[in-house]
Amino acid sequence: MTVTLADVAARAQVSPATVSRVLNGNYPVAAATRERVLRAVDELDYVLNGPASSLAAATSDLVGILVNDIADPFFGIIASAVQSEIGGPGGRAGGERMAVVCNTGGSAERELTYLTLLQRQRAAAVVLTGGASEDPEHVAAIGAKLRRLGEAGSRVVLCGRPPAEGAPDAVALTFDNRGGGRRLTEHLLGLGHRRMGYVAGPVGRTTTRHRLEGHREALAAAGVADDPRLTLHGPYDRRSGYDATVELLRREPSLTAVVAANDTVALGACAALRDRGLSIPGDVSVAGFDDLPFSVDAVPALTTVRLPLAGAGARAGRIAMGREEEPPGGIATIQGELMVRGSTGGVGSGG
Amino acid sequence: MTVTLADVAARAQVSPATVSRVLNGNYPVAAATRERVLRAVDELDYVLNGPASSLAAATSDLVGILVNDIADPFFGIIASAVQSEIGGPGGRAGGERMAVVCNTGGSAERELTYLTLLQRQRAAAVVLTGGASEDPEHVAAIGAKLRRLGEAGSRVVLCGRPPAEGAPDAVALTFDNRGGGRRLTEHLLGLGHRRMGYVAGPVGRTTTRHRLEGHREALAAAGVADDPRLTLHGPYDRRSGYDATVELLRREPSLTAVVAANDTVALGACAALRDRGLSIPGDVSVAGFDDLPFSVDAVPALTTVRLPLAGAGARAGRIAMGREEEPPGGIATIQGELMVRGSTGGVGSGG
DNA sequence: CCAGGAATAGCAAGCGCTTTCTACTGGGGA
DNA sequence: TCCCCAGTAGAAAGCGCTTGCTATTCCTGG
Repeated sequence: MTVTLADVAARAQVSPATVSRVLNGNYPVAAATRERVLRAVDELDYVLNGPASSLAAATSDLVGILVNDIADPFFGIIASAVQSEIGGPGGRAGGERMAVVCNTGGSAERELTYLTLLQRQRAAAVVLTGGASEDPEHVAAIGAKLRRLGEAGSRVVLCGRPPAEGAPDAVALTFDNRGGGRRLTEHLLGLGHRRMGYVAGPVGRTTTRHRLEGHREALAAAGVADDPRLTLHGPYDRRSGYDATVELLRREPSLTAVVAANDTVALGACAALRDRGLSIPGDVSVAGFDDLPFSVDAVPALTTVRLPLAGAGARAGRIAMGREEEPPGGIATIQGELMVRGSTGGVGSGG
Repeated sequence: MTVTLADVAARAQVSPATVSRVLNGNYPVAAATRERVLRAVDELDYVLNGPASSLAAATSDLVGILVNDIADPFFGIIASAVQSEIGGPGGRAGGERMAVVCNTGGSAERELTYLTLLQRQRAAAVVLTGGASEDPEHVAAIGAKLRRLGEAGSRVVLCGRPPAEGAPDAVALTFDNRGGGRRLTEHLLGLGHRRMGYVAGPVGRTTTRHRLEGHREALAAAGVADDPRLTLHGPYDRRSGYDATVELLRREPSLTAVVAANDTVALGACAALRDRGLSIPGDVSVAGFDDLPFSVDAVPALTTVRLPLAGAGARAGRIAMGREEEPPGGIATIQGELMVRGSTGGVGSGG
C-alpha cells in the first residue's frame, strides 16, 4: 500500500542502504546513482517513514517549545523567534527540523506531561518559555524530568524563566523581572506617586513574584510603606486588570497610579479607569510590563518595560541547536528597558 | 543505557508483550500482573520509545496545526482552541495526543514542507488555519498533498480557509470573509461615507481577496464607484496600516473612512491618523476585521467584524478527532458578526 | 603489468515496540 | 469424572529504516 524505501530501491535498481544514504546525504554516492534514486523517489512519490527513521537512527528532529498560553502574543513572539532559528523548512537541507509548540496553559502538570511526550519522541531539544510554577513538588518533578531529558540527549533551554533546580545542564536565559519591576516603580515614585495599586499575576509563579519584589524593593528604597491591601493577584488577562482596578479604587479612592503585571492587564486597568471617568494619566497613571506590540497603540501609549522577546527566543533557539555558545555558567540574565510613554505622568497633573 | 520495554518485562518477571499490553490497556491483563508491571515501570523510570511505538503500531498521536503567523493572536486563539480539543494532556487516558503548531509564515512552500514532515510522522490529523495562497501551482501542490495525507489515514481539516481543490475529503470550516466585508462597508455607506480607503492584506491570498470582494460588492450595490487608487495591499501588520494610511491620505485628502484588512492593520491606520492630527471618527472613521481581544481597548474602540475564532478552532479540533460529525458536504461557512463601536461615525460628525 | 588503495555499493543486524497466534491454566457443566 | 472454554501469558514475526562491515571496481604508482 504505502511506498517504502525498499520499493524505491527496487525501482532504482540499488540496495535500500544506498537509497537511505542518498536521502541522508552523509555518505558518498556516485552522482549517477544518486540521480537514479532521486528520480525513483519522485516517481513513486515516496515519503520517508519518520518513526522508522527515528527508531533506527536513535535521534529525532523534533524540537519542543513549551508555552503557557499560545494565544498570548508574549509567547507567540518568543515561539516564533525560537522556531525561526530551529530551522524548520529553513534549516540545513536534509535536516528538516520540526518545531512543536506545546500549550501548557500554565499548568505544571501539563507541562510535565508534555515533557514526557517529548521525551518519548526523543526530542532533539526542548525550550521552556515563561514563568514557572513555584510549587515545591512541581519544581522538583520538573527539575528531575529536565535532567533526565538532558541525560537522554535532548538539549534543554529555558527562556524567560529562572534556572531549574535539579537540572544543572539546562541553559537558562532569564528576564530580569525584578530589576524591571524596580525601575518601573522608581519611575512612578520619581513622578511623585505614593499611593499605587499593584495588579499582580497569578500566585505561585516566578514571574509574578519577581516583578512584585522589584516593585516592593523600589518602594522600600524610597521609604514608602507598602500597603498590602493595594496588591491584588489575578491571571494575565484584561479582565483581571479591569476587576482589580475597580477593587483597588474601592479600597483606596485616592489612588494615583496602577502598576500592572503585564500590558494586557494594564489595558484592562485603563478600561476600568476610563469607565469610571478617570483620565490617564491626569487622574491615575498606568504602567504595564513586556511592551507587547499593541501597547504603543493604546491611548495614551503605555509606559512599560520592554522585554526583548524575539531576541531572547532567537538566542534560545540557536543555543538549542548548538549554533551559539552557552552563556557562562549556563545562565544569562536579560535586561528589560523602561519605556516611558503617555500613560504615566506627574501626580495631580490633571483631573 | 536507556531503559526499554524488555528491561521492565525482566524486572516484572513477565514477557515484553504483557508490558506492552498493560501500557496500552487494550487487552485483558490480570490485576496482580498489571500492578507488578506498573511498579516496575515506576521503579525503572521507564519512558516509552515513541518512534518505536509508532513504527510498530503504524499510527502516531501527533496532530499538526499549521498557522501563518504564530505571533499573531488571530492564529494563537485558533490554535489554542484546536489544541484544547485535541486532548493533549487532557484527552482520554493512555491516548496522549500531541498537538504540533507549525509556523508557515504564510509561505506556501513552507506549508508544503510542513505537510511533508507531518506526513513523515504519520500524523493522526492536520488542521490548516487561515487564508491560503492562490498561486495555481501551489494550490495544486497543496491539494495533492492533502489528498495523499487523507489517503494515508490522516484526517484533514481546514479552519478559516476555503475548501482545497483536489482534496475532496478535507473538511473545510470557512469564514464568510466576503459577507463580513460587505456588511462592514455597508455600515460605513449607511453612515454616509463615500470616499473610503481600503488597506488590503497581502496579494494572492484568499482572505485578502474575499474581504476585498465583499467591500466592492457593497460599493457596487450602493452605486458608489470604486476608485482603484484607494486600495493598497500590504502584510497583516501595524506598519502596513500606518504606511498605507499615510499614502491614502496623500492620494485623497478628503478621505472620510479607512477600512483595514484586519484589526492590527486598523490600529496602524489609527496611529497614522492621530499623528496627522485627525480625529477618529470625527475626521476619519476606521474599521477593522476579526475583533481580536485588544480591539475593544483601542480608543476609540474599533468597529470590526467579529469572527468566532475560538469556536471555529474548537470545532475543527473536534472534527479532527472524530468527535464531531462533519458538516454536510464537508463544508461549513461561519459567519462573522458586525461589531459597531466608536471608531466609525457619520461623515462630518466632527473635525 | 600488478599490487595497493580510494571510491562505491550491498549485506545484514539490529532499533524497541505491537500484535497475531499459540499455549497453558483452572473451573463449571455434562 | 472429564471436557471445553474463558481468561491470561508468551513466542515470535515483523514495522521501515540506518549503519558497521564487507565486497567489488577501477585507477594509480612502482
